[in-house]
Amino acid sequence: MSMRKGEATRARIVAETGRQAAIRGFGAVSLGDVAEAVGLSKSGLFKHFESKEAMELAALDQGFDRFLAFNWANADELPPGRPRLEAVFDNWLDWTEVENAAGGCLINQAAVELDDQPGPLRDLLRMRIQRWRARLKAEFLALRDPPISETEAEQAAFQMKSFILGHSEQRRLLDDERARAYARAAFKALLDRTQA
Amino acid sequence: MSMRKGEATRARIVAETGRQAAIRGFGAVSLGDVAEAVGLSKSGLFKHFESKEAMELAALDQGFDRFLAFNWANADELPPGRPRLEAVFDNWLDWTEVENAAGGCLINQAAVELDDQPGPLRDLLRMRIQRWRARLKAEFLALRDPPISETEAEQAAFQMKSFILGHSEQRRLLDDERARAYARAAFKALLDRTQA
DNA sequence: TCATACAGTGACCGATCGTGCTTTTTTAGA
DNA sequence: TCTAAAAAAGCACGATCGGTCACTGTATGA
Repeated sequence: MSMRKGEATRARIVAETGRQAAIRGFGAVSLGDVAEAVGLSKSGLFKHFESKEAMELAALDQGFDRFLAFNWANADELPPGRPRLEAVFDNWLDWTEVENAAGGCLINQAAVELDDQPGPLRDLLRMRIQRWRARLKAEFLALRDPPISETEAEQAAFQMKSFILGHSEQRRLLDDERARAYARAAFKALLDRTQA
Repeated sequence: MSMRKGEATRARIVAETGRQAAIRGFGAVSLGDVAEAVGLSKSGLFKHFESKEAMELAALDQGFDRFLAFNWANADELPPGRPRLEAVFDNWLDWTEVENAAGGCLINQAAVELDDQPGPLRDLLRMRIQRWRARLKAEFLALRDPPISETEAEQAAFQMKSFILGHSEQRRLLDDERARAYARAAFKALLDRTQA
């Protein structure tokens, strides 16, 4: 049997869990609310996940998949280095402003909430963020030939991520529409300085 | 009567609430846990706060007071502009790394958690962050004579805050000890560019 | 078509949630 | 020291928490 129905339901549960976690935080997601939102009974959820934690784990994992797909979407077709970095940065800003209009970026929410809560959720998050960071670092290394140093590339990736975080707060909490302009200006200056 | 005992207990409750909110998030703080941690019964808490929300409000407010006292501590004695900004930035990094070793910065946690949850908590947070931001902006304006433009100052304050956020993630979630070096280097470059 | 594996329900568990109400213990001013 | 007020405990409430279990309908592969 290829359990088509079950997989579809499971996907809806995962998506809804991610949605709620992005808004209220993982620690404040309740099985009852998720069940009601997807039109199931609480006990129905347990046919798809053995525990709440397994459900959250799937939500975070799938959230990261969506994040990568969204941000890297057109990047492969672009030449490495600056064009790719600019595309990814813009996608990343969109990801905060549009795609996640309700709740903000699940990953950022998780990063702040879980940074001091050991467990599988935190482990998964760290691993995936580190992989993503390595990808950015590699892209910065492609900025110059001969390439810049490892440290310089990490420094640049650090700043890139910082501007994304700053943009998120400026846009979502402070409701400042200039957030995007600030972030883009800061990133452009970073690229100019790094590429030289 | 000057209710000395009551005030002391209230202060302990507020501090403990802030501590737990920084770790688990405001939405996941429970009265039972707070009560047990300060050595009271649940109902004892209600002699000091009319509701859980009032308690959280007090915790956030006091958390911000502590944040300001810590970060601005020695800044008043320093000349305006660069010396002050550098002191504040270093204090801010310390605030993340040392003072809040367990739980991280309460304000940052609140900023990410509450950015899409309307209510008095979010209102308080926004107001206080905006005031703090205005203070930073004024300090950047003092960097040059004649001063830089309003927009440039806001842009600089945005980047300063961004590096703080980046440092927090790099240090607390990714456990990278180079976080401080990255943040300081980025901030120094920002000051050099802005001051010129 | 038919058996069966799977999706989903509803009742229920013990624990804990936030919050009242009443009573007891502490505290501090006179 | 005595007393009035403040501080805290005790208890109970309805709701909800994550989770189990026995059961039923249904979709699917043979």
